[in-house]
Parts: sequence; C-alpha cells; structure tokens
Amino acid sequence: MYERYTERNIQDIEEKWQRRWEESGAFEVEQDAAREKHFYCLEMLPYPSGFLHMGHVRNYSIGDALAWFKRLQGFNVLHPMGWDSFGQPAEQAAIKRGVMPREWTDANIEHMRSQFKRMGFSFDWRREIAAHRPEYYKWDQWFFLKMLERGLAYKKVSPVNWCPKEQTVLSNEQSSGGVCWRCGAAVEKRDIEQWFFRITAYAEQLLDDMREIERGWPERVLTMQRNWIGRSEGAYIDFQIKDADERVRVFTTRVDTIYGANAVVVAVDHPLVEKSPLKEDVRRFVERVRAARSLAHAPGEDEEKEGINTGLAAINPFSGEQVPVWAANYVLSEYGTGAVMSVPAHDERDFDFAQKYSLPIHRVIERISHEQPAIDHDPTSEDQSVAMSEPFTEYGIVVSSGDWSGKLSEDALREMAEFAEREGFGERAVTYRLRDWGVSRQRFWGAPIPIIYCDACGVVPVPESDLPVVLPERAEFTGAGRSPLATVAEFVNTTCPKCQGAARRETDTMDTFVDSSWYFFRYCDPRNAEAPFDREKVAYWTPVDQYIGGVEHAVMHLLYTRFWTKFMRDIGLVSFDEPVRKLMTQGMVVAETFYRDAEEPGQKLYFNPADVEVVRDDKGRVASATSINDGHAVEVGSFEKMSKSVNNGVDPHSMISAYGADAVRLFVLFAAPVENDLRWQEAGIEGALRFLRRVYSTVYRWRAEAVAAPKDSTGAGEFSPEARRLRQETHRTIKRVTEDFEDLRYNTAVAAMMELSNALGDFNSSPESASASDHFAVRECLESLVLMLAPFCPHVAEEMWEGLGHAGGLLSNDARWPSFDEQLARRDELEIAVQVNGKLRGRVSVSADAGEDETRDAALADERVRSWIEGKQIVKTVVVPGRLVNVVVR
RNA sequence: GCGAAAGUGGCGGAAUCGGUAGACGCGCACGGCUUAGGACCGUGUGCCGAAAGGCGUGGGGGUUCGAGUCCCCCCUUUCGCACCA
Repeated sequence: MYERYTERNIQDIEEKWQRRWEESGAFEVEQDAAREKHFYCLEMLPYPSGFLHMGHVRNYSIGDALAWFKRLQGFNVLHPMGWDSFGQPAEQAAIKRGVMPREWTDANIEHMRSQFKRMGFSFDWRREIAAHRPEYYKWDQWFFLKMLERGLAYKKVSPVNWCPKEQTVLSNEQSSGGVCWRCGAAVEKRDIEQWFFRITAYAEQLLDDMREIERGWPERVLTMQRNWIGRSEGAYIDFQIKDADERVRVFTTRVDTIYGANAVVVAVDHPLVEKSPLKEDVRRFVERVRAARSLAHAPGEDEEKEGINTGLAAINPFSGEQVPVWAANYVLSEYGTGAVMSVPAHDERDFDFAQKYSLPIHRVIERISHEQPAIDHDPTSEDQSVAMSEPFTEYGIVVSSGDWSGKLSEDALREMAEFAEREGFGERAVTYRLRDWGVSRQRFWGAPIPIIYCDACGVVPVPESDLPVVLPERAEFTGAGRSPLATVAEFVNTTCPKCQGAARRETDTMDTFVDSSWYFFRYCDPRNAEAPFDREKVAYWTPVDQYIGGVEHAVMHLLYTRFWTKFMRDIGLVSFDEPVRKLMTQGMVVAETFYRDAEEPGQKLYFNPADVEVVRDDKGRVASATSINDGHAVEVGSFEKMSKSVNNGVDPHSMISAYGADAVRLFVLFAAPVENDLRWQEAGIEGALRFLRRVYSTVYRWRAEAVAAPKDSTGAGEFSPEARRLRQETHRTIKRVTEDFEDLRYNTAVAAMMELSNALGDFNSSPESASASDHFAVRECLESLVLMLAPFCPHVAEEMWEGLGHAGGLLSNDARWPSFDEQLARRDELEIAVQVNGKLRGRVSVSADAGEDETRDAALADERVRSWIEGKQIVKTVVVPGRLVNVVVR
C-alpha cells in the first residue's frame, strides 16, 4: 500500500488498478443460467466527438457506481459501452478537412476509449460495438427488410429542408430560423420520396404499455411521450356539400358543439379547395399561404390566421343548417382529416378567426349553474348570437341544439357520435398526433438503405444473403447536392436481384436513431454473424434494469426504442413489451460563461474559464473577472451546458491529472442530486480529494491493527461505550447508503460516508493503546467505508482494501457489500426536542426504549423547560416517542 | 397561451406518512503548524441582538398542540408543448 494519497501516488494507484482490472478481465461477464441474480446497467452510448466532456464523466460515473454496487451485492452485471458513430459531424470533418469519415471516426473512438479507460469505468470492453462498422449496421439493414416484409417500412413523398443556394438538404437544426446555417439563404421545402417506419401502427400500444413502466420512469418523460403520441378521442362527421355529390369529413373532439358551427374550414391543401367556384381568388390565397410557409419562422410566433371563403356551402348533418366552406392557414392538413368544423363560441382558434372575418358566433354550451337554469336559445333567431368576449371551452350543458338541448356535454359527446354512426354520416374516432418515422437521410455517413431500384421489377429489397450493403470508403463531400452516395458509381450501379438486369441502389442512408434503437440488445451478443443476437442471451440479460442518460432523449430515442422492442416482440425475437425497466435522466453539467462583446453588435466573444481570473467577494460571489491573456475585464454570464460550446468546457483530462479520476468521480456524484443540473465549480473538487485523503491516511494508520483484529465480534471482548457508538454509526451508515443506492441518491450516500469518516476521526483511541475490541470496531468501520466507497472511487478503494489485508481485490468473493445489523444500528440514547407552545425550548436525553410517560417526565424535568411553564397551566402534552414533546400551556 | 416541476444560508444541497430547519460539502473568519503555501490540523459560521431572546424555508391567508412539508390565492424560475380542432 502506498504510504500517502498524494498527487503523484494517485496517478500510480489508478494506473496500477486499471492494469490489474484489464489483466484479470475483471469486468468481463457471461450469461450464466446458474446465476439468477443478474443486472443490466446501461448508459446511453456516446457520439464519438473525439473528446470527453464533463457531461460524459457525469453520465458514466452514475452508471459505473451502480454497476459496482450491484457487483458487490453479488449480481452478474452487464455493463457495456459502444459508439453511436454514424452522423453528421464525421461528414463535416470530411468536407472541411478532407479526412475520410471512417478514419476520423475511428481515430475519435480510439481517443475517447482511452479517456474512458483513464476514468476507470468498469465496462466489458470485449462487447464494444460501433454503429458504423458493417458487422453492426448489417443488422440495421436486416431489420429494415423485416419491417418491409411486415408492411412497416414504406415509401412516400415528404418535404425536406432545402437550401436553394447550396443545392443541399438541411436538417432541422441546420435550418433553424428558416435560414441556412452556413449561407443564410432562406430555406425552402422540397418534396422528395423517402422511407418511413410505421410507428403509428403502435401508437395505441406505446401509450397503453406505459402502465408497465410507470413506476420506473420519471413522470415527466412519460408525460412528454404521452403528449408526443397525442391521442385524442372524438368523431368524424361528414358535411354534405351543397349542389354537389360530395361530402367533406371533419374531425372533432366536441361534437356536442356542432349546433354552434358557423363554417367548415379546410386546410389549403385539402382536395375540396380545387372545387371552389372562386378559383382565381382561392388559388392566389393558397399560393400566398404556401409562400409564407416555406419561410420557416421562429418557434413561438404564430402565423396570423387567414382564410378565404371558397364559395362552397356545406350542410350541417345535425341541424340541417347551411354553412360556408372556408380555406384557412390555421388548419393542419396532416392532422385528422385536414378539415374542421368551426365553432367560435367554444374554441379559441375558431373564435379568433370568426372575430377577424366577422363571422357569426352561436353559443351552444352553457356553464352548469345552480342559480340560473340554462336558457334555450333559438338557433335561428337573431338575439342568441350574444356577444362573447372570449370562447367558452369547457364542458357544460348543451343549449340551442334541438333535441340535444339540456344534455351534459359528456353525454352529448357519446350520444351524438353514436347517432351520427347510426345515421351514416359519421363515426367515433381516435386520432394521434404521432407521425410515422422518416428514416431516410440524404447523407453519406449512415447505414445504406438496402433497396435496389430496377426499371423492370421496381422496388426490390436486397436479399438477406447479400447483406451488408457496405458503405464505400469515400464519396464526393462537397456539401452540395443530395445524397453523396449518388456520386459513387460503383455503389449506385448494380444488378437487380430478381431479373439480373441493370439496376440502381438507394442512395439515402438511415437515420442514426435506427442504430440506437436496438444497440443494447446487440451488447448481449455483439459478435454474432448469423443473427442480430442470440435469443437466449438476450432473454437472460434484458430488459435493461437501469438506463441512464440525458433528458434530451426523453421523446425520440426512447420512443423509437420502445417501438423497436414491440416490433422485435412481434417477430419473435424477444418476449416482453418494454425494453427498459427503470430510467434515470441525469441533469446537465453546466459552466459559468465568460464573455466580452465582440466587434459585430449582438455577438459575444466567449472565453475558456481556464483563461479567466475570477475575483470573488467575501461571500464567494464573483466580484470581477479578468482575461489572463490581455488583462481586460470580462463579463460573467449565465450557465451553459458544457458540451455546447468549445469555450466553456472544463477539460476532464486536466481534472484527472490534477486530482485523479476517483476524486473527479466522487465530486461529480456528490455535488448535486443526479437529476439536477450541476454547476461546475472547480473549488468543490478539493473537498472530495480532502475526504479521500483523510480516509486513506486513517486506513494506513490502522492497517496493521485492523488486519490483526479478531475475526468476529464475539472474540473481541467487551466493547467500550465509544466503540459501541462507532459500531452504531457504522451500521447506521451502511443502512443509509444501501437505501440511497437503490434510488441513485448518491449525493446523500456520500454525505453519510463523510459523516462516518468524521465519527471515526472523533474515535478517541489510537492503534497503539487500543484494545482488541477497539481494533475490531475500527476494522469494521474501515472495511465498510472502503466497500461503500468502491462504486465511486474504485481505484483508491482497491488500494485501501489491499492495505487492509485482502489479497483478492474487490471483485473477489472475499469482498461483499456490507450488511447492517438493525440492532447495532439502533441508537440507545435519543435526544428529544421539547417544545412549549410549539416553540423549541429545550432538549433532553432519554433512552431509546423510553415510553411516553418516561419521555414526558424527562421533558418536564428539564430546567429550561420549567422556567417556561412556571406559573402557567398545562393544557395538554403531546408526546411523539423518540422525537419530541410539546407542552401546551395557557 | 397550455401542461408539468420547482422556489430552503454567500453557494451546491439535507430534512417531506406534518414533529429539533440548514446534515454533508464548498466558501468565508479566527487560531495552530510551517521558511512559505491555494498543504495540513482545530474552532466558528442562517439573520438581528452584548445577552436574554426574537425572526427565519418566494409573498399572503388557512388547518393544526406543531407546517419547508397539507389546503386556498398570488409571484418568480426552469422544462416540455405550441394553431393537433
């Protein structure tokens, strides 16, 4: 054992144990039917950007701690790592610097893997996977074919963001604000044929199965998914078009308001628009709307509602009333039927629209009121279009609605829909806002879509035996045009698998979310060349017991993964509905930003925190900040996500060099609850290091006596009161820490260990003079502390464990998560708070098994308490055993 | 605008089946040890007050012997959604 935990030794200790783990294959696991206690601990796989940032450190420290905890508890723990290695940055590097995407990606992976190893994360590296390797994306392609077979993959025309200046397809992020991120040109929408996965076929299941994961997933993630799926129950209603053999179908969730409909409003793309007698005006209007739309606008700002009367009339099937048909920009063509009935009295949007075009407003729902009976307005008379200052959107009593008047909204909704169904002009319906998953990307660096186009045979899937369709090494990376693969003749030109004639390959690649939708199943059997994985292996490890990652993936990734699992279930690959039992979304690591106004107005120049000298006042607040480089004052700004810009990052590598991976890990887990954002302040890490140093030197000081101490407490002789107290603290701490671990409450777990370490520091005995029982108590405390520290700081824990005389290391059978003895953890003396009229007036000590009377007597005997109740009448006394006594006096 | 969550010392945060508010750490102050230290050790540290004591968990009300915790109203912040009929 190294004598001290100093800067130099830290590096040696960490290196030593990393080497040992690697040599012994310490974290390598296999499925083993005999080991029923198994645990799959998974963190979201990183994109190999090339450098580790503090967000990674946090994410993987959280997971690693859990993996260690479970291992120490005797679980067979699968803890793998891989790379989400397809995606745009590799292509950008190719365009900017001419380096090939594969080389760039492989180099980044190399570097990041070594950084992960330097952190000492306990991954089974033999299971490493990377999305860009053909052995992996072969199975993306295989799944694509399975989707196709099942009718779940299909092709349709769909718009993409298009920069007219650069002649290139842009992602949503690249076209935010409606302008091209590079050249600033206005982004257009272009229609091209693209592949989709029919996730909507699983909408209902994705919603219903949330019941299975309710307990293990954060409420807000479930809410976000629920909103994203956007189920709504309502009815389709057909309005007959006057003087035409045509009907227009609308979707509504409020059939009960149909007597208040003043118009049918259709989206500008609705087929009915073509039928308008006012062709020219309508055409001009539609064009204007389309032009306005092609300029994407900033999120949050609504387009003003605009519409035009098409001159068509529709007949309300309930009232027989004739209403005009309008076309308007506020009706979405992609949702429902692309047509709605407009009920301004009871819908915000229709109300705005009616106000703008002075359309009549008929109130047909009244608030349920006990004082005033609902008035039955005559829908045909003038006076019932009472002035409303705002729409009434709640449920209430139906009025002015013929036979339906007097019903409650809730009943009318159901009965009116049933009526429409019987009469043949409508039906009950459920709609979703969830859209099918567009998987085509006009990009090079992704898995090729395994499809061949043949002039004779049409769309032909690549036969399974021909997989993988291998991505070529290079293509033309001009950044312009559509799919770079289209420029690679050897790739494009092929023969048709059906007729052997000349044919062309699909040149789009798959969305990278495809890769990440099933990767954790592949970890279970990463080298399988015959199938995506062996079913038995997957059945042993999955579902994932704990998944850890950023909340930014709460919707897309996690929804796709759930969808994929249900699909795999349906083709017989797995036998469960949900892939992830428990989900934890960790907060971001954010840093204070330092900046100065740049030359261009509105622009800011950011500084790396390492280049800024900060002066703080005596309360620790920032008083001033100065650039080290030029001595000029710098502004201090808000906190930004660390991975966001290069200049606000704290380099984990320099942290590790200065403090060691253990201290960095400990601090990052201690500084805040895992789900909170973490403000990075370097000062805090000193505390973590100090704590480790203290524990280390205590272990070093006592190691000989600890090793020599009796093996069990019965042979240790009589325990002094001090030693009993220490044992009590030890067992109490084990209890607290174990419970905290189950809920990933690492911050309080660390705090508890610090308290135990402080208690040990107060133990007034020295190795030389202490008795065998003292030695036993100290060893029990130290061994427990070391074991509990292992998940956070495995290197130094191993070193101390060895120092305490254990040769096999923390992963041998000799090391087990400590258990606690309730009896020993119990305090025998309790401090009771004494209140007089609810105010704290004193504290008394009573024995833990003191009853109510004894506790009350002790409280009333307290001198200070007596001075407060003297001369007053005791009205009553409340005794909460073990906690407090409240004396109520008058 | 709608929905959700949250507001506790100078800071990160403890404590929620209602029961000693501020654990643990950072920072800060004083002292010790040191040639020196941004090392280490000790003590203190919610605010006001010399003390006794008073006040204190965003603000206001309420329930209760007792409220950070429960109820009502308001304010603020963060996140999500944003014409989904």
